[in-house]
Amino acid sequence: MVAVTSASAAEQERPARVSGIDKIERRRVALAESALKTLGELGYARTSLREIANNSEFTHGVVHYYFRDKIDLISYCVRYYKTKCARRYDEVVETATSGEELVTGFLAKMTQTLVDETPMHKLWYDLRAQSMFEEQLRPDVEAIDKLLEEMIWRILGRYADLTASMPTVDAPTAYALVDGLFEQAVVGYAANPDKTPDLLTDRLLQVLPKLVAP
Amino acid sequence: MVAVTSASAAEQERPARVSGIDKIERRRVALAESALKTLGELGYARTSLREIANNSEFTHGVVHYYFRDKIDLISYCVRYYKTKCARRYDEVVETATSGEELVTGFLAKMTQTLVDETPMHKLWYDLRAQSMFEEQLRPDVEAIDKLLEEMIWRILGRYADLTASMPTVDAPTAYALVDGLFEQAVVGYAANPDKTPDLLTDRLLQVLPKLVAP
DNA sequence: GACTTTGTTTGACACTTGTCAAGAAATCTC
DNA sequence: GAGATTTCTTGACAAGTGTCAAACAAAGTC
Repeated sequence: MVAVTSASAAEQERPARVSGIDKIERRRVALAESALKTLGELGYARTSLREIANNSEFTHGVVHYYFRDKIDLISYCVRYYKTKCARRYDEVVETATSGEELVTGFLAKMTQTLVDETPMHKLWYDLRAQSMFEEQLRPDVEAIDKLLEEMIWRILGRYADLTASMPTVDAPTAYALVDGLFEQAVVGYAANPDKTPDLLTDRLLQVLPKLVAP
Repeated sequence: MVAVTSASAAEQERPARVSGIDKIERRRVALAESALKTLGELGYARTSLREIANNSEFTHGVVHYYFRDKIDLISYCVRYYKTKCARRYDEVVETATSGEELVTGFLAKMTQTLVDETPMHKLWYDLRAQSMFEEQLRPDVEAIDKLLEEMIWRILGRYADLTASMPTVDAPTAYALVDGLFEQAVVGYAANPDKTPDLLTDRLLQVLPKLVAP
């Protein structure tokens, strides 16, 4: 949690007590989690600070007390979110003892997060699109994109190891391919929640073997 | 142009003269083109009807005269846009006489539209993200996605023909892969306009050969 | 040329938005 | 427990939003 910092935090030149700054951080996290819930449901465009406050246990004044402005809050949310999302497959990568096991575990985790955390993924693709128009979001989005790319690259590297082969595409390419499939699934999930996870699995199974070669 | 219809158009039960309804359609198109320009620059969230009107030769009242409401306008814009975008590679597909020629032409056209029509592509990815939150956009977005999928599938099919091979992935998968790479390029173009086109070309060259096999 | 229809302008409405500030309440310090 | 500090509530603000309607202009109809 402490890894996430805010522009407002920089203004706390005197963190009188450790318990004090810690409490501030706790509030920020609570607000961010509440905000993320609202953002995931409504999307960036339709989410106002008041809406975030209403869906939380705080009033809209508190939001502005802990965050300089809207962008500061959103930015903090994004950074808070990223710390949770990019390590999703680490366990699978570490424990898998065969290529097939890795693929199975990877697909299971991916379809699971598709179903369980749909709002978060919708929000991520929304924010990434917004970052094309709102420069202030770009650094955070780029950082997350990089984390996700590395995540995919770790998986593919391990997959190559286990199958005694080598990746046949570079890291950005591998990420773009997998991400394209996943985004398609996230967008399609709204219209077809039943079939989408299986379709995603099927399509990843078509693609993954092509990304490595002896 | 006539293919694009609007909810407001349905209310015109009496199209007195052909020249009349045609003029209406012309106004709608003019407004849509102006709106698309603004939308491409500002994105969906930050574009208001007044902003659209200000960037056009009309007043904000006219917008509401020709379109029932904001969604009606946006929806019309999206449908108008789609008629232009999905046939971009048709000529290349038809005239290419070898796999290499097809790939070269395809890559040239794709990097060209990436550079020349960046705002339109940014808007498209923005709108697709918005459609996850705004149900009314979903049908139009789905329709365009389907068109684009078919477009990619035509290219891949022709590529397979010319190289005496068969596609090794199905149409939705092929589209998701290529689209993932293209979206990555669109997002990255803002930060790095110089290198992005070449990177996209490079990555597509890594991938395309893997999508067919004898 | 009067009259109806069609198109456009203008201004207003109700509402939401982000931001802020003044003061109440809670907490901490001594 | 008094005083100082932090935290929170409340209400207000200016600006912007989508929507609409009444007045005005243009064009077509007889």
